[in-house]
Amino acid sequence: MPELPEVEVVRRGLEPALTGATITSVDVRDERSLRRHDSVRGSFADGLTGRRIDSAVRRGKFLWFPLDSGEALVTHLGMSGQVLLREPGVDDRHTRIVFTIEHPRHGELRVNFADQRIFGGMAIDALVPTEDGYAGGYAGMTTALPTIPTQVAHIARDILDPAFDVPRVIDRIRLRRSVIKRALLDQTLISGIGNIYADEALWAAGVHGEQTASRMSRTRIAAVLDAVASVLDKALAEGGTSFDAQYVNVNGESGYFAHSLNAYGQAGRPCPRCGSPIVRAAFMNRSSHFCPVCQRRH
DNA sequence: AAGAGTGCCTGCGGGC
DNA sequence: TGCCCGCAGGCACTCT
Repeated sequence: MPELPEVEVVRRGLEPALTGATITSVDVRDERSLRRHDSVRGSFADGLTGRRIDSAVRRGKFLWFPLDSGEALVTHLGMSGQVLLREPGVDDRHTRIVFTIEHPRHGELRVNFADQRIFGGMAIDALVPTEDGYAGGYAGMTTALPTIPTQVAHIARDILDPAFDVPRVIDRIRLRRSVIKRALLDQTLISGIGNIYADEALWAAGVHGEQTASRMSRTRIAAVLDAVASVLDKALAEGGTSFDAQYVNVNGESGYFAHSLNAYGQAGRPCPRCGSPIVRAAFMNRSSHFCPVCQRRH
């Protein structure tokens, strides 16, 4: 399940090949991958063909490519989405959309949007000014403009974003009546965190995910956010691949499942800190994994 | 308005 | 062997 580090690795992989490239053809094989595309903006293929891609920007798990038309190609990988950079003619399993692009230096390339479960998708969307006037997201080598696709505008900044406002986010979390893990997964509070990194960060901070957010001290929430940042940083340093078996980078290279995991998916295994068996419990129609000794609810 | 609940999807593995 | 079911879970949407 691609979360922030995996999406950032995809962004970094695509940036050099897509920036400055012109889209020469678009083949939509499965319309379900365009669920986020508003047909009011016209046909997806027509809106992209002939357009030049200016950069590759990410906020949380959303990725977008500003175009010379003033719009942007928005991408979300969902649960199983991949964007694969290929030589012309090369196909991939579960490819839903095929792009041919022409890059001034790299020549003709093929981009396959593959998605087994179709929770992800693509869309053309308008870019609107950001509310705070800061860059819309992270754009690597280029400086992101202070604009954001309309369908990403409600997504909060992620914790690796220089404009992420730590004290304000702590205040907002403490206003929540729900539990801390739910807050971490709420993309309108803090973006980029999914179930894997939520469990890992809570384990690292020694906090029970079902601790009521409003009953936690600012210091404790700050510690959780610190843990989130270091877990994401570590995953990024390892290429975003080590936490997730499903994930592949733009070259189709797979990660190493459970390589660096301390809690997620480790039910029954000893906690690396205290040796107690990690517990798996139902949470929000999914699972939570935690150490019952290191992560106590107060 | 926050928050709870639901549908969208396919592959895989366990149980029988 | 083969079938069924549960599970994986981010996001948009509806309802309260």
